[in-house]
Amino acid sequence: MEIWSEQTIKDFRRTLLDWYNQEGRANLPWRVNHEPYRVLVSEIMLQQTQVDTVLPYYERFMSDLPTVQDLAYAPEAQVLKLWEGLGYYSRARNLQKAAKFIVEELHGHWPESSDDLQELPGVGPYTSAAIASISFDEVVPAVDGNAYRVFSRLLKIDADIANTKSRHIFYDAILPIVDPVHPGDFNQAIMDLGSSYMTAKNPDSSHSPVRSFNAAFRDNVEANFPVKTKKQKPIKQQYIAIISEKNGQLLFEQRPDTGLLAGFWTFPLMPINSIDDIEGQQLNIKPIIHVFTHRRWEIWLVKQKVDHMPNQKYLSPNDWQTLSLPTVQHKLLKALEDLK
DNA sequence: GACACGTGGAT
DNA sequence: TATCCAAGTGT
Repeated sequence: MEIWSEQTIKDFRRTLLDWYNQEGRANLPWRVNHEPYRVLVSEIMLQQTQVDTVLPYYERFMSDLPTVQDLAYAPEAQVLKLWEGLGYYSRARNLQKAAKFIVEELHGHWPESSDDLQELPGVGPYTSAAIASISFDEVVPAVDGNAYRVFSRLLKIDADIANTKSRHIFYDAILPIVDPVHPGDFNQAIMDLGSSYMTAKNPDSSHSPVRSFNAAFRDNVEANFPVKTKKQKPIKQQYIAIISEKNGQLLFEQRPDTGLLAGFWTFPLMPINSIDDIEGQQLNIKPIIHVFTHRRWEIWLVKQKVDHMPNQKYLSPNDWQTLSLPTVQHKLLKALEDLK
C-alpha cells in the first residue's frame, strides 16, 4: 500500500477538486443546493442504484414531497407509489421513518454530525458521512463502492472490499486525504471519478485527471484492484401464479410484512418443484423470469378457482393501478394481458 | 460476519 | 445467456 506525503495529498486535493469544478456533474438535481433533506433523499435513492435510474424518481419525489414535513405526514402508500419500480423497498419505509423522527422527535432540527445522522433508520456509515460532509461540511470520508474502487487503485490497497472488515482500512486511509475545506465536494468528486474514468470494468485511467496519483496504473496492475470476492449466484425457484377472475377483478395476495417484497401485493404464488407438477395447465408457453439479487423466479400462470384467504382480495384494474406493485407483478400482469 | 434485500444496465 | 455491477443497510 502506498503512503502519500503531505505535499502529495495537497496536490491530489487540488487536482481532484479542479477537475470536479470544471468537469463534475454539477447539474445533478441534488447538487443544486445542499439542503439536508434533498441530500438525504438522493443518497437513499442512490444506494445500489445508478444515477440515471434515480433521476426521474428523484424529480417526482421532490416535486410531490418537497420538505421533510411533507414526507413525515404523507401516507405510506404515497411514498411507496413514488418508489414503485426502484427496488429495495425498505429504503422507502426507512426514509419516511427517518423523516418522522426528525419532525416529531427532533422538532425539525437535523442531526448535523455523521455519528448523529447514523441514528436515522436506513442511514449507515456511508450515507451519514455523505450527508454530514455535503450538507454540514464535516471532514469525513464517504466510503462507498466508488471510494473503495478508486482508492484501492490509487493506493494499491489489497483488502477485500467484499469483506465488512475492510471498511475501516479504507476509512483510515482516506480520512487524512479528505479536503478539510470542501469535504462534500471531495467525496462527490471521488464518486464522479469512480463512475467516469475509474469504472469497475474498462477503466480509462490513462485519461483520468488523477492518473499521476494512481499507483496501480503506474505499476500496470490495475486489473488486480479492487480485490473483491465473488458473490453467489441466484437460487432458482419455480412458482405458479394463480389467476382467479371474478366480475372483471383478479385475485391478489399480500406478502408477509417481512422478507422479500414485504407487504406488497402480487398474484397468489405457489411454489412448485417442477413444471411437471402442473402438466399443461399453464397459460404461458415459457415461464416469466424475474431475477433478484439472490433468487431467480420462474413463474407459470395457471387459472384456478380458490377459496380466498384473509390476506387475499379481488382487485379491479383501477384498484391495482393505484397500488405500488413490484416489478415482478407488473411482468405477470403484462404476460396475462399479452395472452388475450 | 454472512446473508437478505430489487431492479436495470453493460458486456 | 450469464454474470457482474450500481452513491449500502439491517439483521
